[in-house]
Amino acid sequence: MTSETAKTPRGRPPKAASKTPSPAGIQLETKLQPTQARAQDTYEIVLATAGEMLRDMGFEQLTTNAICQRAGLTPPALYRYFPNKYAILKELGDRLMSAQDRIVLDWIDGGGLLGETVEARLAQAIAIQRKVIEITHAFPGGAAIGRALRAVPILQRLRFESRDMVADRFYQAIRPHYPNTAEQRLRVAMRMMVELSYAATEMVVEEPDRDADILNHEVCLMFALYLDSFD
Amino acid sequence: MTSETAKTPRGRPPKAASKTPSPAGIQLETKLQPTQARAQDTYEIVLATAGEMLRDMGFEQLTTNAICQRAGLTPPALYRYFPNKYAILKELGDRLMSAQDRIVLDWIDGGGLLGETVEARLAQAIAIQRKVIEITHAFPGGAAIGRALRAVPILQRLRFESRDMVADRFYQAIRPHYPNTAEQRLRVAMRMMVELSYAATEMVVEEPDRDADILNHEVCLMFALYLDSFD
DNA sequence: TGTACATCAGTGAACGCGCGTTCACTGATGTAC
DNA sequence: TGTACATCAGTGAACGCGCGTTCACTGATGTAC
Repeated sequence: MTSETAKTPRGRPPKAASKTPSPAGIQLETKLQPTQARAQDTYEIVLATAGEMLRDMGFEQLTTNAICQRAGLTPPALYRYFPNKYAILKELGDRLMSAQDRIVLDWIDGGGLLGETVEARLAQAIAIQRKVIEITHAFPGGAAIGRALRAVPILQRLRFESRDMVADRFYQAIRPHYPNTAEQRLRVAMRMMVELSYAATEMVVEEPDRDADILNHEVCLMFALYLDSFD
Repeated sequence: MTSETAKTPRGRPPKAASKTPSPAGIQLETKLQPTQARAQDTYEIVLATAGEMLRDMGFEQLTTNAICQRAGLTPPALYRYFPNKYAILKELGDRLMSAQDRIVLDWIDGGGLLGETVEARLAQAIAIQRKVIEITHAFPGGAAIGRALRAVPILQRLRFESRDMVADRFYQAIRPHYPNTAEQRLRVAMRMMVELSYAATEMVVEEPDRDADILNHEVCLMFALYLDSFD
């Protein structure tokens, strides 16, 4: 009469997306996706709480028990959805990066990269940087998520994939306008700009407000001037 | 007949530099400095092993027991010199950053920043970036140290202090050459350049060799062009 | 140069704590009729 | 619209492991005479 069928591993509901585990053997995928509203809330509270704690004390000090305590949950509630804290960070990272990527890709599609003059490119760059910064600021965990992704080897790939995807789109958009620049150089340049704009965003998010605008302006100016060096 | 005097805390030799503990109450200073050659070796082996492990598995997975095992020591030997793993990372960070700072400051003093043309500044920038990259590459832990310092809140200050000190020296050196640029803008610009050159270094260190030189060239070109925007 | 003693350096073994995780269960929600 | 049942969601309590850390000790090195 038990619902357990022969080979199903105990306590591992078959609904979960069971991707191949990471090299280190750590499961990064979430388990159940919540269906009821109450469960959806729990899922979101875990993520939001983990994000805040990440900002306050870093990934290394973040524990599942502590998340539960602060979120007002018991551990089994968390483990219903996340197999471990790496999966939580992965979900936070996926969400933050895809939110950022989305507006950046829209910006590219809207011709953001293709200003004719330095001034035009500067204005465009400042606009998109502001949006990215705003998103990062509002996101629970903010810049701490990026730092954690960098520092945890099994999660580094995530950041690289997002970065390289965006860099490739930069390349595709800009390629026709600089027909005399070698592909390799142009590709490396785009990758570098994307990576450094992440670094700049993290820097701005933690900067005193007084300097944030100047900082943003200077970074964008630097990029705008740099693009002039291609032909 | 015991050597213990009234108020000395047990097992805490008075030789240690007993700075004020960090906000979180975690002691970051090393305890004893080794005097004998054998002890010096132990001290260095702990650091080198911790650096390698940091690169392989990140700070979060780094444990004192694991360091000892890999280094062929027992825990009390490690605890003789380091109160905890944060102190180990701090020492690694201090060493790496001061090695980098030293050559950068020498470069500034030698006029590295003050090339008259873009070409001259580019050549100078490439030269110093190459040296910094080489140092980082050769250092046990390499770029992983920087990432760990970023991700561990109680150690962030270290990085900022080093960065801001270098940025200030940049500012002092460059100030007379751009008399019409506002102080705040110039200071923010220098801080930004230093921070982004760290990010670039970390990127290059992990880049396939094929692209490393191009990447380095592009970053330096970008900085060189950017300096032209000041007057 | 040799011996005695003080100090430095490292070991073997264990500790308590809290971390990740799970078990057997209760309560809440959805659904068939 | 109400009841019975299935499923979803979360709890209370505990587990084993390994982490950071320490104790009492042995062995190595340095030094005074």
